[in-house]
Amino acid sequence: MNIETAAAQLEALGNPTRLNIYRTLVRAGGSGLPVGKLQLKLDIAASTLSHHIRKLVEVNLVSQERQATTLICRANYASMNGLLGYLADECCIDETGACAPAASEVAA
Amino acid sequence: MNIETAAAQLEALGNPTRLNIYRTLVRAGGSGLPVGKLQLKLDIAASTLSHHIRKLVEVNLVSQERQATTLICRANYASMNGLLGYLADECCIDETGACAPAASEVAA
DNA sequence: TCGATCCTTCTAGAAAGTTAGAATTATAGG
DNA sequence: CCTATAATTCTAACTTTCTAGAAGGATCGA
Repeated sequence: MNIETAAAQLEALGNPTRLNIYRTLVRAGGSGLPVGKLQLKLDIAASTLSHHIRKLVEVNLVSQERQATTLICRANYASMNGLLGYLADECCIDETGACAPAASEVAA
Repeated sequence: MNIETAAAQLEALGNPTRLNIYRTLVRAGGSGLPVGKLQLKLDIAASTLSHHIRKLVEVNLVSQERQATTLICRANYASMNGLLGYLADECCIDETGACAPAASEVAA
């Protein structure tokens, strides 16, 4: 994980609509959700949703699998863990102990 | 922590320059860094730096303290921890265990 | 092959972000 | 009060993002 990748993933999550998409996918669990179901849940235009999903896919936070005519979207937990690890390691080093849990978690 | 706050903080960090600013402040430790030192380290225009710092201050990821003519900037570890906690709780719930460490960490 | 469903891509306009030079404010020292 | 230092705000140009209607591509059943 380098700083450019981390920034790109943070930027992808740094939009309320996309963060909501991602959170909805996480709550959907391992089976994921088709794009159409996401559209119904979030009530946004199909083209808008498609663009947002593409951004999340581009930074590897979401993966897609085609099943016939529907496209299943799933949250990529490994990528999120990588991002959380980067932030804990690179951006939360605190000798006062305020960030100790996260930092020690990775070191342990 | 609500989704709007989380998105705003993620957006603030989702720019390579700002993420670099934040990381530099983290590495500077509890004593922080004056804006001028940040400018020398990062080699960007003063006005540009000021705008980026303001964004980080607005979302409470960075705090500032005036000492005579210099403004000391410090990373706000508590805010970063709050953000990491939100992501672990709301966006990394994985029954397969891939995200279990982060989720259990907060619950414990 | 035709039609239906599902989703993406095209296109375009409005809105917001990024950058930095110039001017301005804030603070302190002489 | 004047000057110097430190940083912000103003301004403007450029780029990017966001949104969504319209058109197009992919897949499958009949």
